[in-house]
Amino acid sequence: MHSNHDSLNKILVKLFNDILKIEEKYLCRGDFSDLTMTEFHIIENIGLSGDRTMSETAKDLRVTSGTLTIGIDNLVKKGYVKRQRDHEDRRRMVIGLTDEGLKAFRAHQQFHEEMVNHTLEDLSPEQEKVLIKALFNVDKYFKKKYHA
Amino acid sequence: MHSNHDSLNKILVKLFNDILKIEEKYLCRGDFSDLTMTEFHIIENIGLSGDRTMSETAKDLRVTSGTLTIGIDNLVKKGYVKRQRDHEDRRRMVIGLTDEGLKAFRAHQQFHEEMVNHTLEDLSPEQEKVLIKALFNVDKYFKKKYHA
DNA sequence: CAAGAATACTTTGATATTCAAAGTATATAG
DNA sequence: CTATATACTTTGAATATCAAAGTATTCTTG
Repeated sequence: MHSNHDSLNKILVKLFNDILKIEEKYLCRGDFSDLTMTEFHIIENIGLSGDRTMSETAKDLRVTSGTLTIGIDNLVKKGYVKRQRDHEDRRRMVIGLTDEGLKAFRAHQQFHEEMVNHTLEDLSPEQEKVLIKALFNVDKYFKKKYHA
Repeated sequence: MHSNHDSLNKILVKLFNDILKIEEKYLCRGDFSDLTMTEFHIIENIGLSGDRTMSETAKDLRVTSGTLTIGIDNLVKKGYVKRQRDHEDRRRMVIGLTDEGLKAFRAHQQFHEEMVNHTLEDLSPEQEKVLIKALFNVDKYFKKKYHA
């Protein structure tokens, strides 16, 4: 019982401490050495959802809109994101990826795909489902308990 | 095939983006409102391993030793960590938790335990093993590929 | 044993990230 | 048409982080 819980706890702590840093080392170099991990996450979030407003994106990323404004400022300067006023509601800004932004998005996706492939490499389809269910459990739990 | 991979990718991205922030909101208040998440992670790392040197801890946390010096400075000031020179090798510092530090450590552990309990709540022991194996796969993969 | 090299840690200066709160512009409700 | 709400930006302050230079101690080697 408890040894399973302990193992899981330890591995989760380790993964959560490590993955972001490894991801950063790997992604923020070469073609994308001008990007920080924070910026990659903004790019990823925009890319997943097509054109979005600032506030939707900020909420999704769990940062204040002031923080996102700064992030988007930088990404626009660096040429990864375009920002335009919404014609329907001129208070809103619509943000989306440039071609360069899309390239960065794909590089990030590829990193994740590779990670996922190796995670699943010696699991049966049945076992894959177990894994996904467990991870959804975590997510569900957080949503419920911390209003998230 | 691919739908499993996609689901896993999406849920991983979401979890990794969210958990640290939720953890911060939850832990860094009440008795521990003077602690930041970075400081909680230092405390956790020291607690897991008993007394340690600065460089071991820095390596484990994947920060430079300069960064850790600053973190430990703050934790000593706040009364969560004690730092003493090693008598065998006077270049080394030995760091450990104070009583207050242990309390913070336990609060952090409890947060993780609760998370793990809910993650495993409707899995059989067999399925728990699958989950742990998969997560070890991720860890192994990173260790191998990125020298980690 | 006496340099010189290596190790362990700290300090310094610079940059990035973030927030809360105040500010600006636009839209909506009464 | 005013008052209020919404969407975003700006500002000022705090934290986190690194690389590189600095200090103290130990190890190595001729």
